[in-house]
Amino acid sequence: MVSIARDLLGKVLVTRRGDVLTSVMITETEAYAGVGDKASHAYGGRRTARTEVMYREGGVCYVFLCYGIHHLFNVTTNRDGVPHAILIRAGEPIDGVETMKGRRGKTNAGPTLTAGPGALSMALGIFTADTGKMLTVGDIWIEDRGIQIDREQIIADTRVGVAYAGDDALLPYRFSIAGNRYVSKAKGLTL
DNA sequence: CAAACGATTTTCT
DNA sequence: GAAAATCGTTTGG
Repeated sequence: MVSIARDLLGKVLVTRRGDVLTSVMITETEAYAGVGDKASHAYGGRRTARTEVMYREGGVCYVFLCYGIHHLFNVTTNRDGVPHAILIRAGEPIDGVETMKGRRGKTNAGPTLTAGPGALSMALGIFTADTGKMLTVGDIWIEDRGIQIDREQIIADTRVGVAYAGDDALLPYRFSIAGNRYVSKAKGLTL
């Protein structure tokens, strides 16, 4: 369900690594809606060792490596056997900001810390080893801290970096919070 | 078994 | 603004 991507805005994504908690409020998401979505790894019902996780029930982490460098964090959102997932693209730092700066090799905070899927995963300490973990029992989870996002504050836009998907690249499956600085621009983010 | 590519970010010109 | 970095997964021989 694409609507879940919208619901995730304003929720809090938390990771625990040892004693250290880090968390961000989700500010940007993208939906990858199953076998009919050319941008999805599961397009056409493809099932490989990597995408197998997408076919699992909702609430499972799907983390994969992109460009050999970046870990992208997704959550499955459907029933067992239906490969829907939502990519968490960006978040606003809440807890463990110092830790996140350290992981990112930065000394100053700023939007580049967690704005962007690869950057977000690195800041939270998420790696491909976390793929397949349940959000309900692991050291990665999503909380509802009662943050309300007005419908008018939600921007629906086309997804990023999926031009190869043809017509499906035009679908408004990307959701972000209007006016939030911690939203990826996905092109030339330099500070 | 070998080759190409990507749901990105950073760095250099 | 353009190009490099970098490796697991996927596809072709």
